[in-house]
Amino acid sequence: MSNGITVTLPDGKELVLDANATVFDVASEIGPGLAKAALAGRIEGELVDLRRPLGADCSLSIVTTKDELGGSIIRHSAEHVMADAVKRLFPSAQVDAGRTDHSEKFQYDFLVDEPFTPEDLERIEKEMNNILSEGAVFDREVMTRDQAEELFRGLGEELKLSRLGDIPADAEITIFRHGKFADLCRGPHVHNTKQIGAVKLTEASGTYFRGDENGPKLQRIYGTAFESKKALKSYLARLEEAKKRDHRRVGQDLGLFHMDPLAPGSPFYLPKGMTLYNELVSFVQDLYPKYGYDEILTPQLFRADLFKTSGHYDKFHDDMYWFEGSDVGEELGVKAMNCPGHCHLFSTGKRSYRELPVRWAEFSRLHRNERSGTLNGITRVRSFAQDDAHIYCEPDQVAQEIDSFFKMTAEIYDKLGVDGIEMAVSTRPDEFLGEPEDWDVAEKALIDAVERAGFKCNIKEGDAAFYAPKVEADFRDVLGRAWTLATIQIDMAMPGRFDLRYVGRDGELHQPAMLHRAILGSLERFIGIYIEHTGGDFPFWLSPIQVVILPISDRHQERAYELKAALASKRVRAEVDDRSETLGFRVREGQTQKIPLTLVIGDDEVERGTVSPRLRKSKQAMDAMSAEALVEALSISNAERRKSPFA
RNA sequence: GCUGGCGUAGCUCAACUGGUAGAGCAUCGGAUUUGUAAUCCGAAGGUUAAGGGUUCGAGUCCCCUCGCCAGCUCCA
Repeated sequence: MSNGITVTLPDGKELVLDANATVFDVASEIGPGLAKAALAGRIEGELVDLRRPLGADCSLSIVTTKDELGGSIIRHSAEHVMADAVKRLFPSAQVDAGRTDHSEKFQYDFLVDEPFTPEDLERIEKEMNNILSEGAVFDREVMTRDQAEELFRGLGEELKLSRLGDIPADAEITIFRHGKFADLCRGPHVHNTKQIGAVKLTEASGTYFRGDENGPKLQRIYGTAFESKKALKSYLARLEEAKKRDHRRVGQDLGLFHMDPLAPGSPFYLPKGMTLYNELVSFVQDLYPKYGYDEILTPQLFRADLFKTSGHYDKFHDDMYWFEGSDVGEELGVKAMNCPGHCHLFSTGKRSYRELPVRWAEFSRLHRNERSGTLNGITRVRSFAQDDAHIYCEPDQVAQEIDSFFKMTAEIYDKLGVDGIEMAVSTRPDEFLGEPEDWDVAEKALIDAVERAGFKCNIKEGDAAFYAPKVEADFRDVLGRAWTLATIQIDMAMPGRFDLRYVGRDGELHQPAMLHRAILGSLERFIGIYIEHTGGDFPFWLSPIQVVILPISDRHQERAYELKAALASKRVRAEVDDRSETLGFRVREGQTQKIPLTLVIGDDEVERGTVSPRLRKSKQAMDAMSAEALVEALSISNAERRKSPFA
């Protein structure tokens, strides 16, 4: 007996429909426009495809092409279409799995005899467009494991059979089909391939089955798709825009740093880049007293014994640079991290609970032998420095130390205008040191601290290092890649390995808790990401050159250099551009070099002792002000690290 | 490290199927002395990443090394 069911819509409205009504029926009921735009539905929050019967009373929202989620569904469906196209053109290809995150792109891995060439991609894209115009309907099918096995065995899809084995015994097995193509998939998918408005294949690369270097080599194809050609076009335009902000390009255009084949992965900082670097370091240094840090400096080279004690000699050996010292048999390692040296230093004195927490910060340059393929501009390098510090404290002081760390992080990111940070807590991996209970406590402490600090908190299951749960600040760049900036880790191993002790209030020896932490992370990486974040339009206080002074003609040069000297005496970084070029040319140069302030000096300014500053990106000069007032204002902006030259 | 792509002047890029390596910007010299996004004239600049091979002839085809880029893996 089929009675009507009641569907509650997001706006609170209720619809009564036939019991076997589907999501699509609801959309149609609401209006033909919605029915056309509808891609999927959410029943009680669960994402389902359009043809799913509702079954019972429920709350329902319709996902359309306009939703962010709608885009993901379109790309997911385009992914299947790509696999279909590949199978049509390369019948012997075996299909592995697609992508889980479709927020930007889609991908599939294939087992094929030959890698795909750019021409292959063009053919595949063309075939995809053929499939789209065929307008096939996506069907969802629930199968038993046996049926699914039979299906993929019949198709010769060995990889799929292996993937099928990953699905837990009690989970429902669903297959999505369109036309002749079928794949193991949770869905949901668009109703009809015609709802995929535009597709583009972006690149191909090699990969491994299950990411295992010893396993079969697969070929991966990446692409993206949108509801319309227009949306695809604006996405591609955005990528073009992002390319213009690429830190490698901006770094070169603004004369910040130089990368050279003679030192792969190791930046040469040019004077302007060095200014940026130094300003960032001073910024962090200036906060150290407030947060109770002391800065130290430890050696660059250590005898191997140090790293044997820390465990890096075994665990990190290939990532470090080793060589023989001048003494026979003396093996030296170039330091790749500060923690072993800090731990050793801590162990050299008798420590009292009274001096804890000890917070030691160090900006030393570190060297890691990164694998060549991982290098990337200055965001992934072999030579770098971190705003690194290690905290040794009593175990019951850990929580407040973490809170203080987040406060400092928030203060720094706020000043730099870095937003959109997501924190991720990594939990213990399969193999770990210490007791599970201790890990649980530590992980919980981190999660609580992240939430108290007001950051969004994600969990990365099993992603921690073997010795420590950690929190990472993930920053997404313009291309959607995630980069780790800040990190804090509770070390469960090093205090023991170095046999660290302090005398407690009770007169007994105790082992201190140890934290590793960095806020900017690697300065190299931070600078790279920050360049892309700002497009090179740095805040006033960070700009390598803050003011460019342009004398109109030779007779104004003297005044220009006077001004420069006056600014320099207040630590404002100014340059005079008195080249024999037109004023327009030099103004343009100041703009393209992203200099915050341009001062043109002509007869009026010389006579009256004034300046008429022109702000970066502004079409015209501001009202005239006295030179003294300018120097004073800029000096204050620097002292307060202001974003703009004038408050 | 792996898979794929790429490497021409300081930078951005040309050079048809193998047939004398070019341009713009930057640089240097000269002229111009400018009022808020590109003044004019001239000069110089390259063993086409390095090495080897095929060919009458290689920037172009082949091999190898190095580097860069995208992705994988790893990671700050």
